[in-house]
Amino acid sequence: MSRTDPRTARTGRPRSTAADAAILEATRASLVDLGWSKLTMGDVAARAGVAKTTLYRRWAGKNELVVDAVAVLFDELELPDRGSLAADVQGVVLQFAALLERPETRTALMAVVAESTRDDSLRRRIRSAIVDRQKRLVLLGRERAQARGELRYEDDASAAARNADLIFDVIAGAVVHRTLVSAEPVDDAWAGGFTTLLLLGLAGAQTDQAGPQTW
Amino acid sequence: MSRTDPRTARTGRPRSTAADAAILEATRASLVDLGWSKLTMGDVAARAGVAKTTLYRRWAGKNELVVDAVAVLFDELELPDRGSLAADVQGVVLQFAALLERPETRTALMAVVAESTRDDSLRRRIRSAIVDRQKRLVLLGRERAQARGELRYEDDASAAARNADLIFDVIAGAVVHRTLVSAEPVDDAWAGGFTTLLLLGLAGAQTDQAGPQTW
Amino acid sequence: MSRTDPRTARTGRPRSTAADAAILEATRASLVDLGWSKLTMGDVAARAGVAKTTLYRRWAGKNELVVDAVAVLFDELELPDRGSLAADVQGVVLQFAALLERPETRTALMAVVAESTRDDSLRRRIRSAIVDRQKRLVLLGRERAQARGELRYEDDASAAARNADLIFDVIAGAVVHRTLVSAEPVDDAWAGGFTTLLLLGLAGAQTDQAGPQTW
Amino acid sequence: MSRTDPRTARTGRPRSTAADAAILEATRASLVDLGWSKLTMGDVAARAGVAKTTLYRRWAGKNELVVDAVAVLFDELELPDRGSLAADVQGVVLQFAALLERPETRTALMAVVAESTRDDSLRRRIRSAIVDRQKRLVLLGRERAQARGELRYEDDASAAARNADLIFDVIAGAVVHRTLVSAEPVDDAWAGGFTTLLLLGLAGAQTDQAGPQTW
DNA sequence: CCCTAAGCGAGACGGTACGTCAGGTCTTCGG
DNA sequence: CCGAAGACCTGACGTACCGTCTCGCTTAGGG
Repeated sequence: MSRTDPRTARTGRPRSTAADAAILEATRASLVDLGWSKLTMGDVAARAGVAKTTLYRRWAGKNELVVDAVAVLFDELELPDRGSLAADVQGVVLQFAALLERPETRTALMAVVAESTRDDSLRRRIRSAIVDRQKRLVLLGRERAQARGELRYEDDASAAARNADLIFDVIAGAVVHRTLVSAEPVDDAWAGGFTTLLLLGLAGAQTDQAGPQTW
Repeated sequence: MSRTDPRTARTGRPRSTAADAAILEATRASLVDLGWSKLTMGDVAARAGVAKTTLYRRWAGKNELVVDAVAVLFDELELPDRGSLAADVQGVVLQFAALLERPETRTALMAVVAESTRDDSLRRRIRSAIVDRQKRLVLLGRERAQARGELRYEDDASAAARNADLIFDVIAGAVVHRTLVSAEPVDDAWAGGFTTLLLLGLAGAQTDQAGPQTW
Repeated sequence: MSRTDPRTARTGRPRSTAADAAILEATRASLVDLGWSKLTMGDVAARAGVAKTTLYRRWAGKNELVVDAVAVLFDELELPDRGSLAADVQGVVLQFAALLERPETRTALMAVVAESTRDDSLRRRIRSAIVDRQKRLVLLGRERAQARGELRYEDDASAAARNADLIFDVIAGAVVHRTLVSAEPVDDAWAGGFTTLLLLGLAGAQTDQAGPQTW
Repeated sequence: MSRTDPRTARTGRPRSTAADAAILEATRASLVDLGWSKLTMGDVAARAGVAKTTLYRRWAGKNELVVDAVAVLFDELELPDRGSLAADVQGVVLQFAALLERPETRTALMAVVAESTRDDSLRRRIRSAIVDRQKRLVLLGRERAQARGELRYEDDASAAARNADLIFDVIAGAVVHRTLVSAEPVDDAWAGGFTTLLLLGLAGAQTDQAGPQTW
């Protein structure tokens, strides 16, 4: 049996897998040192010990490269079970804020979003590589709260999805705005205040109902 | 009385005030046509019928120029009195979203915020020219609601300020995130849902109290 | 009788005569410090404590200004009577070489000549302000030699003029070439060798004649 | 035997040899059309169909480029054997004058010499690329005259070298001065008069000697 | 004794060229 | 076919001077 699928069998020298990792690592290092606007493909290539051609063979340009380089950082976000919905939300808010304080994330996130406003393929790449992947946190938090009995199950799937999207935009938006635009720290006090506001908003929508509220 | 203030008395040819307006207008036009990353100082100068040196004499670079060019657009935001706090909030959310749908704002806002993460003076410029100026809307909304009796007066000035900041980050953050990151439309339904969430959150914080809640 | 010729009578504030001197002096200083190619009108104006407009009111540009600034230096050349034609020639050769060693002359002379190859009015200005004025030295030398009996009088005025031009080109050309192109020093030995060559050449033209040769 | 010298073995794309020729040709064309002072690197690059960076990769600046561009023209000078020293000298004088009448040479030669007065490396480049190469004409002329018996052989090598330098400065200087400074034509009459003066000067130095003179 | 016209310092103005830098492509050699 | 190296074209950068143009102010001479 052949080692390679004949359809994908390639003749000639195969691509170095080590190069990919080195390039993404170099990209993050360059973001830290230089920031988005001063990062250059040449610098990344030099840091990675790789030729510029190798970069362009794998990524279309700076935007795509940076998206991939920072996307992995967002996957580090977790939702540790702290026992209550409020604690879980506050925990993820603090984690997210900490991620946005890292220099490579700070400088890259807004930049690629800005670029994506004029580049649909980039926008799709950001959504699939970063944004949509983190909605799992909202969904997971809801499931946990439902399992704990803090939340009822919503029967209307479409309403549930809309609700999750809204919550995601509110949480992510507020933290991003606080961190990058207002440039104020997200400390326990702010995270607590914000979490309270959010959960009361969700709860209040159903105070006239029996039982726990839905999302 | 002297015609010229000795402190501002200037020798030499005075700067053309017409040029300033032409340059800012040209900058917005270039943002619409080319977007942030393709906008060049040379193109702006050409559109404005002005020499590149004239731009650099007045602005340190592309970042500063664009901040000033879009800042004025944010000043167009108003808080029309719609009779209730909920209607006022929803109105301003829709207005803000409409502003962010304009191509010059879309492409510029995130870009300058991204740059500001590595440039303190730019961050200060953004805050003073754009962000802080719009907090007036939050303050004005609160005053109106207080006048209507929808809200109590908060005695603790510092808590009131913190509250206003939080509300501002939540509103602005959610709308920006929905519009630019999630790239979904802000329609009446979304604005309504978001407004409900926000006001219930604020209200819920005090359901055990007599009388209306405070901000 | 009017103090001013009505044709040249000027109303308004007269030009500052002090400015002219200051500008020419500043031009020479700038030539010394910066050299021809780095000299700028702005720098000259600043050194002279004068506005750029004042320069342009009096000279058409850098070329004309520099010609006037260095022309006066050439007028310092003299033909001290050393008792013999050979000594006189050698003396003026050394004097001329010394002038060409001065940094302001070195850098300016070839430059304006180069410019003059594409600018007839500049060429005329150089000729009238510098070149033709120094032909007096050749004519004076001939007269002295004739008075001493070292040379006969040439009856053919046109031949005499041609001869003076040739001698002028040979002397000036050789010294300039030695100094600026070959970049070798003009010392007593070289000046002596050159003078010998020149005078023998002139003398040889008439060795078959009775009496001294003519120019 | 290895195809490439390990010392000169180069990795990467080799420089285009065609570009060099195109650039020098374009430089001469630009000199003809625009003259030294209006020639720009950008114009040369455009004429050569080459990027500005390619020029700067090979030459430090306008001065160096122009020296190389005109140097080759000087190599066209020859010393055709016309049968006598006088005829040879007159021939080369006319040839040299014709070269200096060409617009690219007129405008460039004095300009680079002027620049060289403040730039030692440029001066060395001019000497090695232009000046010293043409001394061959003086040496060749002397050899021919010696072979014909018109001149004796000089035993003192150092005196011979000094003499050749003097003759070179006189010939080159006189022709340059006549052509570019006095801006008068070098016709047969002038060339004849100058040649006579020069050769009589050389001859006269030895009229008291038996046999032909030396240089 | 003012009036008027030009000169003046200052500095902004529209331009042109500079020399550099980054982007993205192409060409060579070697693995 | 991949990869390193580096030359290549393109186009923008931000700066330096150019020569011109307002400004407000000064400085004469002529009425």
